[in-house]
Amino acid sequence: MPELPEVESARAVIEAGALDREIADLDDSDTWVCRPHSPGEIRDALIGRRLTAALRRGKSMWCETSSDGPVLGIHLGMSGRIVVTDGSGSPVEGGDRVRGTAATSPGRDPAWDRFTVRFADGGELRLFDKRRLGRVRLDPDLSRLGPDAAEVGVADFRERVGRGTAPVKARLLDQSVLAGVGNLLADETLWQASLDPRRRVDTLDHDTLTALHGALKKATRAAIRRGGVHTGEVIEHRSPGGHCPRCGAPMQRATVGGRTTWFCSEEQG
DNA sequence: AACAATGTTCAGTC
DNA sequence: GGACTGAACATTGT
Repeated sequence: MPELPEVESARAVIEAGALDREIADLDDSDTWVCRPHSPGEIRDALIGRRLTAALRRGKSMWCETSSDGPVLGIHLGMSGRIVVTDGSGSPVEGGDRVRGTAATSPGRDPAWDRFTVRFADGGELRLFDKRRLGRVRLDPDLSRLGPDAAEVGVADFRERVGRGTAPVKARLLDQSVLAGVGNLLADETLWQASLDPRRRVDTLDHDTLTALHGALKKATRAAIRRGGVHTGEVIEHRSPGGHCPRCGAPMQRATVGGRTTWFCSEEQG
């Protein structure tokens, strides 16, 4: 489920529960998730240190470590979640507003823990990820990320999103343009702005881009506040037979920017 | 069985 | 080189 709002919640969980605890052991044996590191490389670099800060930009997050240690980069991929437990094994719910995490439910399979940091007090920080597209690495390269979608200013937004000829949705999904917008947040934002996802950005005027910026900010903040992108107004109507919750017209499906896209056949035409 | 899935990356084509 | 598209990646769920 991770788009910017979910990653922000995960970051908050780490910040609330995983900082300043001595790292006693670490499981980095999943060579796919931890590529290009070899097994033990991350462990050797972090044992004895502490995480000192949890930061985020777009869907990427990272932790600074004590004693000038390396940065620990974590990306949740398509299905990753962060679980932090205290010394007694109880999950830390520092993320507050986020509800119902499959990662902490009784039925979770430990085989889906792809990366685990064990603290000296017995608690853990785990990356739980069924689909295994999440990623952990030391000193990640974040240089190609655009500004965070929740922070970008309107002038910067217009300049970046309005450049080029791609469909507007593809532009919103490009992490080097803006960092943090995923498939659902893009659909929600474009629906809120009543914009056709297929519309080329070079046909958008100044005011339309300004309005789109406002819709993105609003949709992103609402998703963080309400606990995830799936709480967007149009999201539950993204299915065959779905109707626009505003005007009742049928929702239409297309592929834009390589992703399944749903939009109102009337208002976003 | 076939296909889609909330993400990123890389090869290939203008 | 830049911009853009589509397939591949690993795995699960429908």
